[in-house]
Amino acid sequence: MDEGLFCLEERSMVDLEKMRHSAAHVLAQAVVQYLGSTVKLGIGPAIEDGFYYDFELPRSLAPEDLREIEKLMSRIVEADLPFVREELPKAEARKLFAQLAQTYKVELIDDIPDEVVSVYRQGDFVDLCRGPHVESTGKIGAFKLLSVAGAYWRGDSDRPMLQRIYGTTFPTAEELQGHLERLEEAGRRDHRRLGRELDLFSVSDEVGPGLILWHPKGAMVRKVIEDFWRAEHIRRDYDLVNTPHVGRLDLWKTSGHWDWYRENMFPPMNIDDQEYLLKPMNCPFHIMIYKSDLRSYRDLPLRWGELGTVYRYERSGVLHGMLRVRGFTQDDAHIFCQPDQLEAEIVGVIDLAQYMMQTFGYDRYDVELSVRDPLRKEKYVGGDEVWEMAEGALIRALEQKGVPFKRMEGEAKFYGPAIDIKVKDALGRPWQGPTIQVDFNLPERFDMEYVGADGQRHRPVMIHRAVLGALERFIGGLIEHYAGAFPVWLAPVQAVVIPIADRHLPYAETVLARLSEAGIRANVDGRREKINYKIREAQLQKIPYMLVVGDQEASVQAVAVRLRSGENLGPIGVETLIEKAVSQMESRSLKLS
RNA sequence: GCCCACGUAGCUCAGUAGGUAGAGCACAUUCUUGGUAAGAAUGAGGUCACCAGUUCGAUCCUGGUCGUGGGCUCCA
Repeated sequence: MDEGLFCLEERSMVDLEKMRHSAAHVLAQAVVQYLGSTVKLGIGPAIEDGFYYDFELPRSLAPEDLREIEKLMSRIVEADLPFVREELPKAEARKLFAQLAQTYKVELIDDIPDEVVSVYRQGDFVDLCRGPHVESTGKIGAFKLLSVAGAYWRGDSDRPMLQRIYGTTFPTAEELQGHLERLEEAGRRDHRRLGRELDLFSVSDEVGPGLILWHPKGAMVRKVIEDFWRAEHIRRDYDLVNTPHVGRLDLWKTSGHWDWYRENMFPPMNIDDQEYLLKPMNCPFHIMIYKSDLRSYRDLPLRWGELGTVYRYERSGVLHGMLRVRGFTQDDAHIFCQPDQLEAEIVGVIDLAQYMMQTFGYDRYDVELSVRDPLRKEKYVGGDEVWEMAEGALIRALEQKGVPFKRMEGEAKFYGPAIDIKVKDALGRPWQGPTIQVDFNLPERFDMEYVGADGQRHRPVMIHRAVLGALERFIGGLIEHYAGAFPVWLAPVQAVVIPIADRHLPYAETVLARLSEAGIRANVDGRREKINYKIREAQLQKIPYMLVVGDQEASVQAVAVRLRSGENLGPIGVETLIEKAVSQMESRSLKLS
């Protein structure tokens, strides 16, 4: 990239942040004007696409209030009040905000280690703030308030719930408009909306929240992904296993989940005087398979994969379509290996993850390596040597694959270091991608062993890994990534044959028979409707191939092909079309042709 | 779980200052046999989320429950 351009972008990002932060101050001033001096201010930072400000208010806000507050903000912007920075000793600042009865600000001041703090004033409004700000309120561009939401003071659910107003601002009205349009586009891609429109899945009150019903078309997409997943794992020397949905509570006591994960589990059920649990994870079952036999170092590594359905109790407020649910199927696998095999195994998993992400069209991602907090080593199970061995293996594996990564100190779970891949979708939004987690805890708790070349018993290393994560979340994400227009290999219906008149129906059926024989998922739209109507419907269903058949086509064993893109390819021989579609399926092409 | 908003036909939404409701799309029937994004007519379809309360009378007011959405928090 051109360096000058880069600098320019860098600078404008800083400016944008300054402007957004300044807009937050203007919002706060407007809210105080609107609701009076009993308003208590929380914090008001710039965020990725705008800004917010948290308030404790005498009453709750309605959407109409946002319009009034916006008007007041416009007046403040028009008045072009200068932002004036002032530095004062902590004690003095404390007194100032105590006088204003700004208890949250006083709390913030008490937490600032420096002796001098800065405040910014615009007009009669003053706020504790590190800055920087734009010179005056007139420098704030086009803005809009978007929503009101609840937010705990300092994110702590034991502290008061404040009202948060979200807004956004851009240098120009056009850029603001562009952003609002992107939000609309995200809304159009919403998997919940597309899930209904494309008849992929639903959630039923009667069944229960957070439980997904896969309709035939959604189930087909899932089936294709599962087939791909299984085939790819078998190809890479994994073995597949299957384990039940429930198991004895004692198993979860041994694993430790009952102690540290209980709030996320469904309560136990009593069967024949024994407590059973709906499984929140697959690992203990895989471990029991491991322990069903005495293992030799010659058996390792063992790679066992399962599309395992688990149930986790999620608090009602966090459920969201297919993305956050209470029952889901993980593409789980556990690798049991010797310590010196760890690096090679991690390389293999990274390679698999990259291949699968790329196949689904996720070509942008960030990799994070979660390691121990070096200052609090006592929080973690396992000694220094195992952690250093494992961290070293992960780092060497990443380097071997040439993957740039960010080291996240203190982000590791207590039981081992991990690699997390965050993918970006077509709209540049981040999604949780593949995860690779080393575990020193479970092999210990379950007393897992293998017999080494020396005839002695040794502890295996365990790796948990998921590439897709959960099928529900992954497919929900795919729906949004593709905006519902699945590539041919994934499309639940790949082709629809559209006869022009009743007399073309028999020919349409012969075309369908040929397509089905070739493994193409297709149907005939034989309704007594005009083709405009049928095309429109197929188009809305985002079916890749629309095959119109009339007298001309029937006479030469052809179909007139219209692609979902709107491109009309004209008449093509049936066999040629089949070849084309099959080649798209086999190559898992992301581009329709 | 917490804060706020919302819940009317399969879907998207109107509506009633309290007197048991309406549109468009979808669906059914009939007419139309039409060459690349909506042909026409007719019809069927709702315990206005559920449970209490106030009222002569509640879809509308009040309370509760369930669910959904935007957040907080958490995670696959």
